Amino acid sequence: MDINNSVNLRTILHVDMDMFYVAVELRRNPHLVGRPVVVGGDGGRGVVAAASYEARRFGVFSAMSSAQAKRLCPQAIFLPGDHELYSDVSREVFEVFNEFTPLVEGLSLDEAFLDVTGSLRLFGNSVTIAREVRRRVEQVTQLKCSVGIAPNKFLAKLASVVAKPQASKDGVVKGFGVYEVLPGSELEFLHPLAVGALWGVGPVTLEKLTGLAIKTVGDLANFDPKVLVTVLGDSLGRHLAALAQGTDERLVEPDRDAKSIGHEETFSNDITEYEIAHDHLVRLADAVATRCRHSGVGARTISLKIKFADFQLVTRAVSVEVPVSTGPAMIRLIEPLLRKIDLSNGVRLIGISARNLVEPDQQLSLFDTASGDSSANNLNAAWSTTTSAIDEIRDRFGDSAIKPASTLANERDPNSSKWGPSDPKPK
DNA sequence: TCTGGGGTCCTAACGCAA
DNA sequence: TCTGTTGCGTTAGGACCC
Repeated sequence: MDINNSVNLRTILHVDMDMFYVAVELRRNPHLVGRPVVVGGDGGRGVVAAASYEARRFGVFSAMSSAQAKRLCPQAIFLPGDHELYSDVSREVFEVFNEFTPLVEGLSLDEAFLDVTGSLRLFGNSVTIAREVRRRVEQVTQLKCSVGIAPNKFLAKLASVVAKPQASKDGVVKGFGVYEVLPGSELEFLHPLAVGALWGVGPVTLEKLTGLAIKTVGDLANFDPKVLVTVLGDSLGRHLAALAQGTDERLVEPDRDAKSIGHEETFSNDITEYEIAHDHLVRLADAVATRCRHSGVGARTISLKIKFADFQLVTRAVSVEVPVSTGPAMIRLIEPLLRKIDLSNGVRLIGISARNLVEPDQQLSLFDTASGDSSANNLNAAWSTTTSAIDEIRDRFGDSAIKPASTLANERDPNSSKWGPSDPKPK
């Protein structure tokens, strides 16, 4: 194991940008500083992506419907959001993080864990490093961030919440900027907190815990873990029981590969016609396919998501052996599934996502086997073909390549299975 | 005018073959 | 030939996060 990333005696920073999207907007519109600003869709079905502390004073917060935000704070200035710009600024911020340690795990555009255990000798103690991270981020981007320090990830994340500025009715209370949970004081910090503050406790789990009279993390820590497992399931039950004891051995994992790439869209008016749904799906599939090719991956599973007017959600998925990375190929796979769904009651949202992503060299070998040409150009040509990639796959590999994976999964390789098809079955 | 869009992870149910 | 068991991969759905 990497000595810098061992679970013992670690120093983990959780760095969180302060109202990131809004802060980026204020940087290019300085005249809005000090005013209630909301980033998010202000159409009929939009929601708040981020709100300035001035807007939060009126009770506006992320994920609230824009309509409600407008009712609470009619004077708020709504901005549509500019994801490309936020991504660019995020890259600058992460470059600063990398000045301090290579062990940087991004959680989103605006927050990351940094394992600085191995950097202490070089840069000084944890608080010195945290202050320096804040100074450098502000120097490079003119944006502020808050830093939590702790011996593990989840405590560091909770600590960064304490470090952040807070909006109250009377105004914005300046945060500490840096807050450290010292080794040995974990439980003193943790146990008074509301159990809902724990990472992984959402509305559903919170209600279950409330039903067990568990209100604080301390209550949770004193509760029988066996009962927790019964009520919450094995994985979540054990996980929360460990967190309540201040234990979190998850490592900071840099360069985690994306597990899926998807796009979805909520329509301003519900759709009832198949043809219109199909057209939207083609557009979304094209966007997903483009991103797959940019990332150099193909998808072995394509999934379809439909949210109906009454908010009922269904998902359908299909898997194939040969990964696909063109829009037409994805559409050919997903179209039969869409056709089986009754759209007559109105569709509010359509989404498509590419999963089971396969690395380029694995794809190359698949194409290589068929064409005898292993050059990357040949692979790219196969990808960018404007004709249906499914047809191409069928031509090259035969019908078996586009059989549903549930069938393929059971067609075991006779050489790798214990009993090959020609061998006698076990008694 | 209630409820976005990008994800990750987990679990139960199921089909199939050995 | 039939049945039960086991293991594996897929599918569908749910909870959660920012």
